[in-house]
Amino acid sequence: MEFLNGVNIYDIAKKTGLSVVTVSRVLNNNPNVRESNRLKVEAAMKELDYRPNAAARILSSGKTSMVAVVVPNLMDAFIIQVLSAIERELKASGMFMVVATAADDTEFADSIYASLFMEGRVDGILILSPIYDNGYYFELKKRNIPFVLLDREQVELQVPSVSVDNFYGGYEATMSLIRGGYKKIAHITGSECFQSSSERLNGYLKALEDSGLEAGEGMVVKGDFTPACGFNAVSDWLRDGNLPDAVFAADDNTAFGVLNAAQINGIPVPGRLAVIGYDDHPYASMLFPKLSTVKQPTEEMGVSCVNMLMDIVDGKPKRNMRIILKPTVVLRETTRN
Amino acid sequence: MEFLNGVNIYDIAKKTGLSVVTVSRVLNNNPNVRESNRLKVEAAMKELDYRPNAAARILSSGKTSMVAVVVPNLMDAFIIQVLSAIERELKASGMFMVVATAADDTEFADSIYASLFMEGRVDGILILSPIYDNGYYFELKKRNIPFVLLDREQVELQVPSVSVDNFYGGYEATMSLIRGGYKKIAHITGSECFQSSSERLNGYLKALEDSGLEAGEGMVVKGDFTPACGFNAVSDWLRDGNLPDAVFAADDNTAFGVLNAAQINGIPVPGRLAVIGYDDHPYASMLFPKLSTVKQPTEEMGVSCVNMLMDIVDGKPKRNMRIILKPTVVLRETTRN
DNA sequence: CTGAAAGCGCTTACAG
DNA sequence: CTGAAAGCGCTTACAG
Repeated sequence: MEFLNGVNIYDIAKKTGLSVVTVSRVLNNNPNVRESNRLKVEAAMKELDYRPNAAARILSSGKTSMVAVVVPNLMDAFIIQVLSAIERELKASGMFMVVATAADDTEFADSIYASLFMEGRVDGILILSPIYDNGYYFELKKRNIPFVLLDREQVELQVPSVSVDNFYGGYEATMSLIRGGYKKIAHITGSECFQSSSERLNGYLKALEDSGLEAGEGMVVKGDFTPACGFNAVSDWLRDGNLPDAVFAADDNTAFGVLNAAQINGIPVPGRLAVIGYDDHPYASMLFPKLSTVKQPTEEMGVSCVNMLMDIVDGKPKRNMRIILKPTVVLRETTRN
Repeated sequence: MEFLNGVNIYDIAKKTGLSVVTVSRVLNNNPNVRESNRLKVEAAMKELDYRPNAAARILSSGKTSMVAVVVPNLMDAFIIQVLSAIERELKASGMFMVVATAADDTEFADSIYASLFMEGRVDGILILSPIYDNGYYFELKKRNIPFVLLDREQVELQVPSVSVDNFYGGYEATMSLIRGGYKKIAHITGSECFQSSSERLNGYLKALEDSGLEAGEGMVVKGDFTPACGFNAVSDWLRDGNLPDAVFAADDNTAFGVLNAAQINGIPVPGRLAVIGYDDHPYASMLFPKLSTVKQPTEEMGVSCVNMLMDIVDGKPKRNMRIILKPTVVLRETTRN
């Protein structure tokens, strides 16, 4: 690191006639420094263009000011929204975000990224990737790695998490359709590896049940969070002469595929087919017809998970280590209200 | 960092009867270690579950294995594609990516993120955000910060960069329209703060000129990389009875807005209006009609900029510190070919 | 409010 | 191929 300018704490000490301990104190905003000395130190730092060496501070203090965020990939609007929120919150707290992609716990554990905490490069990790193996929680706990799960829960194991009530989201999305007068309501699911997928499905099922409705033949189709699965679902329904009145898509990607198929096939939306998605993709409010959807509290997720992680890192009393946020239905133009 | 398990290089030395220097050597794959000793050390490391302490290594070696990527935001498909490519490449090289958002050089310099290099937290930085002030290059050079500019150039100043030939992209996109027989061709520009915007515009202008065409009244409209600007452009043209035959949109967001307006207004695409975008947004090939566009070599950008940065960090002979990649036109369904 | 001393866990010449 | 010594630049008790 030839780009560090080479002036250290000793230079400041010498220049001010104080000790490095005092210099260190002003560096860390320790109040136990005489005001005049603090000023003297600050002036010297400015004059010599002093910059504290992060590695040295980390080595002696044990705090990195870095947090790793593990995500399955970067190609999803929801993930990016959460990542953005986390970055904003971290930045505001003077922390840095290192992003690590890993499809799931196994891939993460086997990758170079495991060294992020094994070698003490970060203070903690935020995990959004799927975790299949319970053993992984134990591994993290055993090693005392501060971590928080995002959009994922582990009730039995008492694992810190910030999640969104996907059952509620699925339930409310479906109820909004039912309130709109739709009867034959379909659901296109999300990828199975995400806990959220099954919860949304359950919410959908429960809403139908509570309303004396039921999912008819072919009304629950497996999807994978892509426009293609939404498009294909509509094509298949059309082929079978089994088009529903409304569809609750597991995410907006899927919903866009449904919308696209409707448009191509001249199906009036929401007249003949209503559509509600999930995530509030940026395009949902930018393209016409504007997509009704379930907006995730991504901003709150970012704030909450960072705060929770910091509390754990600081060893604060761990109360309420399981936050469940509510999403909100946003009705726009693809549903009759 | 109570989660580090407390075994250090001395423990390994003691256990093996060798010195810490030898242990350090095997840690760094230094070939000058007797094979039997290497094995002994490795066995001890495994048995004690030893993990090297990153901070200590950084402090004494000066290498962080971290790279910062500065982007204006996370809400753009092109940015995300580049970020993904960089992450993949960094991961493959055993490096970590810290992402820092900053609207431009001024914001970056004033933010906490400046300490990323000031305090030696990273080996270098990759900059995708706009840089307005030439002084900033000097600042970086003066401090000897290894950096590479992405999608931005500074010919006079000889600044390391990996960019895409936006003039070429604009030229080829427009030529593909001209070859398709379109005459009245419009362009909706990108945000002015990006160098790429003016270059695409220039490419468009030159293609028209080379073909004996010219941009008629109202055919160049200012945009900002959003669906709204594309949508509004079409609305305005329609209101003025001045709809072009084809439009080259500065990016796919804009193009989707154009497509959307065409659809809403019943304008056949590409029959009455052709559209070509830029970036190859994931949706471009997923939604119908599939969008013709200009695909950026994002994968190559990621690979090149990481390699270039590593070369600079390693002080390698700096030949060819200015790479210009070519984008490629991808014709799909929104243009007649 | 201040400082001397020890320590954080490695790597880097240098000598052999 | 191996190791003793010094050093990287801070922070943390501890004593005063």
